[in-house]
Amino acid sequence: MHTKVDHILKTHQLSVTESRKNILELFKQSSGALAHADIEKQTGEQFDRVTIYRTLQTFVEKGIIHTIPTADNAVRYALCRDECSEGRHQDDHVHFICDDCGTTYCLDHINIPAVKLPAGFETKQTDLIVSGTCKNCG
Amino acid sequence: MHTKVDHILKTHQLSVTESRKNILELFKQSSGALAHADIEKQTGEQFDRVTIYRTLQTFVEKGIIHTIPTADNAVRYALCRDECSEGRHQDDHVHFICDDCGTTYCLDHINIPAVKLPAGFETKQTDLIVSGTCKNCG
DNA sequence: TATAACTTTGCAACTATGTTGCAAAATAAA
DNA sequence: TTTATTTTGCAACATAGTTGCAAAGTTATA
Repeated sequence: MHTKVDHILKTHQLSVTESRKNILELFKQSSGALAHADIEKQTGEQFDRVTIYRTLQTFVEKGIIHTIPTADNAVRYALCRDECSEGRHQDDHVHFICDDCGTTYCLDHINIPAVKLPAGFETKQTDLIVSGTCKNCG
Repeated sequence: MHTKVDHILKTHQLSVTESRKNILELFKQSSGALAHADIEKQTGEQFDRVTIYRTLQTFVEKGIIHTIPTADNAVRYALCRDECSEGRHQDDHVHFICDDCGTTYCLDHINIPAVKLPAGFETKQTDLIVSGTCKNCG
């Protein structure tokens, strides 16, 4: 059990701990994106709030998950594709956030066209966020 | 003085008050986007924190400003173009957020291509957020 | 596999961010 | 100018996120 997440943690040079295994497993099982509050709800009293914050930070730094910008002050996180690595995220697909239920969908099949920036600007991450009403709330 | 912002407020059926005039003027004078904290800094002790929150909410509802999703839990706001109206925002241009200084640039000249969503999804707002290093921090 | 070195966790306390109800003040309408 | 309505500021509360540090867990070493 947990061999897969164990492996992911090890390849990213992270100690294998209960909280990291559990939280990573949550992401594996979730279709969309998770906010800190979602993880706190799903893990219950099992882990300290601070541990969850730190685990998420670590995962982002190591390129395991990436953040999804939102307009409702609840940053969401989703698993990175394999191309992501430490310090540089390459998750140029579209995310849909439902204004009603807050669910975040990853629309992998749609790609974001490259954006040409003015001189002096360097791109690290590109996010296309579509918000509105999802199929369950319409 | 203030005749322009007065007019904007009136056309959106809003009472003309000191806080609304001041905050709207701030947006007029700012090239990029503003977060709540920026406004609080620039207006000093002049207005209550709560007033600023409510003013921003009102402006968003009336279609005067729109929110820009971010990954750092500091929602930013920017003036809407004329095409925006109550309840429906149409600001499909690109925003660049600098990871270092946090400055948000509106890249008006680049347009976001339309995104075709699966059946049952209704689009209300589309945001293309590019993050990285800006010309001053590179 | 036992021990040492290192990393992570949980707790406590703190800061920042955002919300709500209500009386007083300001604005708009009559 | 008076009345009706809206907005503001205050207080209190709720949520979100951070930091330092000792205890517990994990990894490396022998």
